Amino acid sequence: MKILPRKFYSRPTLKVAQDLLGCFLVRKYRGKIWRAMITETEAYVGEKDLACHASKGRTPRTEVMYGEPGHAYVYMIYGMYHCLNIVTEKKDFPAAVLIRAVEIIDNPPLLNKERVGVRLNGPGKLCKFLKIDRKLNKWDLTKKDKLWLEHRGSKIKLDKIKKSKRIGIDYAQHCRESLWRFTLNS
DNA sequence: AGATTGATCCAT
DNA sequence: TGGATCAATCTG
Repeated sequence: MKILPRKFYSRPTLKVAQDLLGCFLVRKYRGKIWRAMITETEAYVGEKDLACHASKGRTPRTEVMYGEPGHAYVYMIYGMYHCLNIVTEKKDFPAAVLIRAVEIIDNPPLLNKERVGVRLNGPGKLCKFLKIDRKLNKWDLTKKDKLWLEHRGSKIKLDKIKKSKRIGIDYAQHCRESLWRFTLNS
């Protein structure tokens, strides 16, 4: 399976968010490898997007979004959950794709058979399951170590992508209306 | 609808 | 330094 190169991420975030659907998120943890298919994403695009953390400018927390694409932005939310984001666009343009849901697609050593095919819906849940926390913040996803992404096996049809409003951003005024949440229908 | 939980940010 | 806020999840 081919690893996604930096130039994949160095593109408009709305495109990357949709192209990530069906791709594989691979986690290597303590010598074991877990692989999951991405089924839901959300795009957060630039300082003008009031839902994007970078709308408040460059801070130590948002710094990674201003950096090179293809890195992980992992932050803690509500004191108990982590969310995994993929940095996109060119350097100095802050944007990222939030991974909202994945589906366990193979049978890695640590997983029971029952868990194959299970859909991990919710960014906090999938991070907990895949042992993703802030130690992986700023991680380079183009190296085949700890956490990386791979091309999807086959093409997906555009009509399988459902667009809807993003979740949990009621404060974002007009940006609430953007249909920047992408779900892969089975 | 409420409780949980702590990092982050901005105003003092 | 203090307090409001928060891209969530579970329970009932």
